[in-house]
Formats: sequence, structure tokens, C-alpha cells
Amino acid sequence: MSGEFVKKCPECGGINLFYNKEKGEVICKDCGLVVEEKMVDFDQEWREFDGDEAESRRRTGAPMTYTQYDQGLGTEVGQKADLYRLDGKDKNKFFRLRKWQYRISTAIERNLKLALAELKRVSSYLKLPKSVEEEAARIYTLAVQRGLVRGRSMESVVAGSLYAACRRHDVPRTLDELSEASGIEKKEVGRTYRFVTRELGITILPSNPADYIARFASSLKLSAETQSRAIEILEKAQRSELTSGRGPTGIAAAALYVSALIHGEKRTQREVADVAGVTEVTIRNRYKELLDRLKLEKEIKKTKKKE
DNA sequence: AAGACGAAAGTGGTTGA
DNA sequence: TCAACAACTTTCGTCTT
Repeated sequence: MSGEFVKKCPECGGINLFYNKEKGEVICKDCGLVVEEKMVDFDQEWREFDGDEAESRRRTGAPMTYTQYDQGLGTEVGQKADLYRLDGKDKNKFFRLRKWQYRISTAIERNLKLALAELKRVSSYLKLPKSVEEEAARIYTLAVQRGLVRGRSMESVVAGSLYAACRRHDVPRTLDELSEASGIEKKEVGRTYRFVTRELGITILPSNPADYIARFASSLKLSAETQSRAIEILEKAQRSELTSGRGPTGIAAAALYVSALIHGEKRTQREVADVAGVTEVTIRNRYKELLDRLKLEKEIKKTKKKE
């Protein structure tokens, strides 16, 4: 596909590399390091949100990127030729408009320039693929144009945009991770995320617990078998309607916890809870539900006897 | 002593009147 | 706009390994 892949993980030397096409990243299954993330972007989608402004800001032609603060385009009110067609009164109006336009656009550009720098910082901290970064930049740009940043800190809107972009691309990061990377309070990230997506009419499907498994498993250093077993458990749980309405991270964590028990790779509830960003109590609740419905007790006992 | 378990009270968000 | 509600968290005491 795109050039040669790295064969060994530079971090731990493991050869257990996993290429995830949709997410555009290569992950080391042993240590969880994202080895390669600058891959070709697949299925990038371009939706039009700004129906009102579609005329004035038609964006066709050369490829554009939203990670550059003015997208290489500027807006100016009028041109010199227009001036001569106006009488005195209209001329004043014209100058006022132009002055405003100038102020507004430079303000927006200044803001964008700063914000996108911040966005890149957070994004690289979280090792997010380029496609997500682009998406986040696009969302942020729209948010600024709609004046959604007013009354909110720039950083929190950046974090919210990034979170939304992650969700849309099924490359989930928890609110906690976003919070840690951006230095914004978790609540605030969630709030602006909801606000921005609502105002921009972006719909986001509830995230799938299975998307979290790989990342959680690798930071817990669990084997591939445990991982795939966890996913099996998840599927069963979904069929028995244990998943709806519950937080996906809690479910993923519990599935992983059970799976680790079955495979004799026991982790404490606290360890699992920490990487999943939920509490032990939540794990316990999910865990109990899983046991009740999915008759897994005997499998756990089986591995216990072996020891 | 550490981990697992569960009860009780608190938090922030959603829903429906 | 407000109250009821569900999911999740915090805290804490007890039991198990």
C-alpha cells in the first residue's frame, strides 16, 4: 500500500504489529505504541455544514487543508473598481463595512492560528492520525465562523472539536485522555463537545465498546487471545442487551477483566479501572451482569483449578 | 495487607410534564 | 423550567485471599 512498514516496534522490539486501515495507524500489540500514523487517509468525507455561506465561501479548486489557519483564502469586502460606482453616502458605508470586515477577519485568523497550533499539540500528544486532526480542525473552523467560541475558552473548544473528530472516525479516546492532554477539565470538554456538535448539527453514533479493547489491552499488556476473547464476550453481551445505555468504556473494561481472568492473566480491578478511566465499582457492576447472563463462571473456575 | 465486594450518598446529564 | 430518573462516582466498612 504505502511504502514499507516498520517491521519491529522501536519501543519494545516486538514484532507483533497491527495495521488498522480505517484508523490509519500501526499499533504495536505488545506495548501499545502507535508506530506509524502518517498513512494515507482513507474515506475522508466532506460534508457541507454551512448552507448559508455556501455561496460566498464556495470551496472548490485546489486541495485545501484545514490545518492551516486561513486555508490559503482570505475574504475582502469589495474591490477598488466598485468604489467609483458609489456616491458619498454609500462610500462611507462601504468603508465602515470594509473596516469591520478587516477587524473580524483578522480576529478570526489570529484566533485560528493560535487554536490550530494548540490543536496540533494536543493531537500529537494523543498520537492521533492525521485524518482526525484534519477533521477536528475543520470542526473548529466552522465553530469559529459561527461564533461558538464566544464565552468559552479557545482551548476547550479545541478539545471538544478533537473529541468529536475522534468519535466520528471511530478512533476513540476517552474524555479523560482529552482532558489530560489539553489541560481542560473533563466536564468542560464534554460540555463544549456537546454544544459544538449540537450547534453544527454533527451527528455522532454512540461509540462501540470494541473500539476501546485494543488500546486498553495493550496498556495492560494482555495477550492477543485475551483480547479477542474480550471481543467475543462483548458481542455476546450486546446480543443480550447488556450494553445499551451503559457507558461503553465500562463495558469494555469489564469484558477485558473477565477475559483476563479466564486466560489466567489476572489484573486487579483497579488496574483495569485506571486504564479505562472508570471506577472499580462500575467494573464490578458490569462484571456481575456479565457473569449472570453469560454463564462464564465455570470457565473462570477451570483456570483457577489449573493453578 | 491488598484486593474484592457492596451499600449509601452524591454528581451531572437527560427526559418529560 | 423543574422534578424524577438512570448511570456513574465517591466513600467507606466488611469479607476474602
